[in-house]
Amino acid sequence: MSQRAAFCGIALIRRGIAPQFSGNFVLPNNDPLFSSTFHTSSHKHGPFSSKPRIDFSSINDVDNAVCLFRDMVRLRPQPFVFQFNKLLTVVVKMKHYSVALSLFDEMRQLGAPVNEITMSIAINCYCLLNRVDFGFAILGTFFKRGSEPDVTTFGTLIKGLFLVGEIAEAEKLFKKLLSEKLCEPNEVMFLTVLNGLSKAGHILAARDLLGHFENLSCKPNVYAYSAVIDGLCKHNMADDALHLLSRMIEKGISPNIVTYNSTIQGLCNVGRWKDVKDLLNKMLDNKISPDVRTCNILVDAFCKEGMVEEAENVLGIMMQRKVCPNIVTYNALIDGYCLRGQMGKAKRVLDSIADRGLTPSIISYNSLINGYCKRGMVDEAWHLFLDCSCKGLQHNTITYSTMIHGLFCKGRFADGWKLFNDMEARCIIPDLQTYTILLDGLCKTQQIAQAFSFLCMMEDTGVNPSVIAYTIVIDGLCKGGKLEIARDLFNQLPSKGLQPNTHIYNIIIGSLCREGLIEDVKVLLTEMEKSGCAPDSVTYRVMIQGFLKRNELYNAMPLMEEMYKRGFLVDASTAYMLLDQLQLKGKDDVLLELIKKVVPKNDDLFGF
DNA sequence: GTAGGGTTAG
Repeated sequence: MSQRAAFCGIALIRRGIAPQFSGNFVLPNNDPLFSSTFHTSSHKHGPFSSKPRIDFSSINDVDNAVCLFRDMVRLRPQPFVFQFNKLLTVVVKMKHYSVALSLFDEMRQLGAPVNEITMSIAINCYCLLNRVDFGFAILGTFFKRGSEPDVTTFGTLIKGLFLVGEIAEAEKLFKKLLSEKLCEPNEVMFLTVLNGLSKAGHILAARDLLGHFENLSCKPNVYAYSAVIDGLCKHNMADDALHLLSRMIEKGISPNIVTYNSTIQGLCNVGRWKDVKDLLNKMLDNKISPDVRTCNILVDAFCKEGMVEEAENVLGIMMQRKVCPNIVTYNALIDGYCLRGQMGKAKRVLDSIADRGLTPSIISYNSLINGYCKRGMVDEAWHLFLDCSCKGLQHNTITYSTMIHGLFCKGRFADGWKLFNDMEARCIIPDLQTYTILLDGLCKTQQIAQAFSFLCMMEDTGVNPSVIAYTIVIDGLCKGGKLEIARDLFNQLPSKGLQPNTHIYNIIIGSLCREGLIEDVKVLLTEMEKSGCAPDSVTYRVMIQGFLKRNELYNAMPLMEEMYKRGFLVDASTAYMLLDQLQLKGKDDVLLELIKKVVPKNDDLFGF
């Protein structure tokens, strides 16, 4: 403990000698560290109460709080329980949850006063540390003491369940509270549940609950509507979000900047620019000014669509309206220029960030590194990668994944693996995307055995391989002529809880065609239709190409007829293969007629 | 008297 902290601990506590009459009066004391108001604490402690007054507002760090606590537990008579609670709250507000919990433990051991609120604070700390289970253990002590948890305590536990992803349990507890009338739910509890459901993607449940909430005496507020609108927007249900926005206005709840920002984001996600414009105007009519987040949503959306000029216009408007761009604005702009391959402009944005009094973040670097890698400019990307460390920025999982992917795309597999080793040495945890990139690297270099052990390792480390990860390995197996192993792996997908998609079917089907296993192809096509992923133009393309490689034109021809019926056209490489066949066969009107049907009309392929 | 609540980046 520092000397300064020890001093503060003592200075923050002053014994109050209360006058015999009640009421507050001000002492001529200007020391900001302790309270200048006294009041009679309690009749229980006699007319000359010696209970200390403690000023919590001047605690500025956690050390400070801990030494104040040490002083408090030693004081006799003991401070009131609410004073301990206030101190714990200060520690919680500083986000030192574990510290708050050890103080709570100490209180119990030393016999300091503890009440329901102290226990609720402890429950909240456990919840915020993702240990709702320990929170429930404290709930047990509520009942042992014969006290009843209230709406705040239950609300905290519900939040804790949502935080660890136990959505069903959270909902169950909430419903139990309602049905068994264990507490009267209030605005905060509704908001906790609405937020939890929305964030977990249970958006319809959230919307239903909001509807129910509207019929109660405690009505939903702007936060409640905003939470559900945000959830709807994140699930591309922009119309439902707009509908809810009108409904909240009808009910007299004014949307705030957050409500508008969420809705604008939702509309941008689905490219409804006209609605975005209308909503921005509505927002201005309601005297709500766009903030930096509103502008960033627009800059980001325009950049993602490749409409960088529009993004630049937004930046101009920001300047006019004195909305100061932040690092997120510039990061979006870097992404926008990268997407259009304007690498010089992107680099100049990065270089200008510091001149604007901002600090580039690792995300700024990630964006530009990604841009360079996508353009195959791996050396430039590598230069930036090294530059991060010079600028005091820590590479994260994305930086490494992006760079490894860039190196692999250039065939620099050894360099990529070296970087992965470096990543592991620096304890930067690979995520699903990192593993997917590595799997791709292994398959592209035909290291199938290693790819399999990678899949197992992923499962062991709790990073469950996605359909994409399996697709990569199955594709690698097919290309390596190991069709049987590929089919085995493919057949295992449902048992791993994964639904095969059209892409993965296409890989297997293409491989089957190249092997001439037409009966198996037929089975798989039926299975595909049944499972709801319809064959697409690629399915036909891989089949036609597979049969043509075997010179089985007779198998390819009915497929062209089927393609035509379904309104699919072939791509250029398939078209060239078909034209080759035509040349080989000489004049064949039936074949020519078929080819004309499936080759794009305006394509420059017919040189005859 | 003291406890729980909403938006942005690959």
